[in-house]
Amino acid sequence: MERQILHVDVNNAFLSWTALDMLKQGSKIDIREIPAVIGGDESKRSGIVLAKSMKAKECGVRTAETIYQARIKCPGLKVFPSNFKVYRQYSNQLYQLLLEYTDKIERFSIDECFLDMTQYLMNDTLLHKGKEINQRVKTELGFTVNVGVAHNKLLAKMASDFTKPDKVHTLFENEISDKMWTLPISELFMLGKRTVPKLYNMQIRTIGDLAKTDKRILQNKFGKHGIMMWEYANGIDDTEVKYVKEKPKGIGNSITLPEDISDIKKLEEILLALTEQVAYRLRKEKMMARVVNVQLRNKDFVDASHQRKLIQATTSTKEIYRNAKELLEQMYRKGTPIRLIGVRVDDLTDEKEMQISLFQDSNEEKQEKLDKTIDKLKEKYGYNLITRAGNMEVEDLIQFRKDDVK
DNA sequence: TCTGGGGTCCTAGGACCC
DNA sequence: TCTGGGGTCCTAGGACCC
Repeated sequence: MERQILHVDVNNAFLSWTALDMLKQGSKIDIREIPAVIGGDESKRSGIVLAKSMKAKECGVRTAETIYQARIKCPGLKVFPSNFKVYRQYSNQLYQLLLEYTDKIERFSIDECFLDMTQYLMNDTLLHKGKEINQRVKTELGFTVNVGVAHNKLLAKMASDFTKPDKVHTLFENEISDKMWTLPISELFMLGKRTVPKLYNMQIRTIGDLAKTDKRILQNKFGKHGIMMWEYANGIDDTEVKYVKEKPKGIGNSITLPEDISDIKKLEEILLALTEQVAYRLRKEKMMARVVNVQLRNKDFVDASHQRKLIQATTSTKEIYRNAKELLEQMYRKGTPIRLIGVRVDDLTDEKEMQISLFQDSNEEKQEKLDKTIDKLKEKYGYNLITRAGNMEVEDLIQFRKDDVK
């Protein structure tokens, strides 16, 4: 049966939501009306654009470019910090409103949802529901969304991306050639900056060019990705709206350091603080990890990572850190200036499926109890009060997600 | 010039086994 | 001297998304 799908995408989400929050706090200006961006902190070397106002967009400011570049394009640009606690609240408000239409909602990111609306069988009805959502979000929540209306997720997502803001677009199969094939390939979902130049070299410029290219040629050159891009260009996508929340497959925490660090002892301290955060989130998800991974980025922006599979899955901060520390020592070349360091755990399994190992001695059990006790204290008294790093300098450095702590 | 942080999925090569 | 092929697991790195 033909499915009926909506994609709801918040326009300039972080900027709109910060604007609303500022107005709520009594601000006299609406930053949606001026050239403004939400960006990182340049003094901490994380100065990139996360979201932009329409006025900033008109200057040519683009998401993910440096604030430095944005200022050159747009003199007088105002820069505001992000606030994920606020964003989560607005995201939840949107989700609650959408739940009035269907419970088959996939939260694709903090500002995007797919809705399976297959109960509304007529295209006209589906379009009407899309328009209603667009209007209601604006009047009831105070920000605008684009809504894409189609018969699968890919086409709905492409549709919501057409013209912005505050628009509802359809992209039904009979509209693909007019509305999608005329667009440059860079507009196609999952075609990024590495693939686009390769397609250009093959004289493939528009999504239509790609759709009409022999699938086997693409498969030979790009493998699975080639099949996928051909299918997307032809509007083919049979993936389901994943409305049941999926467990994470990995959990990571990384930081760009305010200054390059070449002292391994210092790197280890930071690694411990990062690991505590990762292990805490792992336990909160009630999961165990079997793979520990350490990532480094040097001053020249060259990334390297080392990982290790553990004999047995763990939730223990101490165990994860012991492995992370060894991985760091194994990969770090003395004297190399490090710009970014990160730790992540992968190959996660549910805690309840944990097997009681014959080798699990009472020492490990004690460690687990200690971790859980510390987690509870953190939740009660705040994250920063208790960490094993015990080093205020390092704690200042790292952005703990205090808002995750209830 | 200065380039975040959180993810997912895929590929390729080496080790190892049958 | 010349030396299979297929499968799985592990690791490092890359591409892409928001």
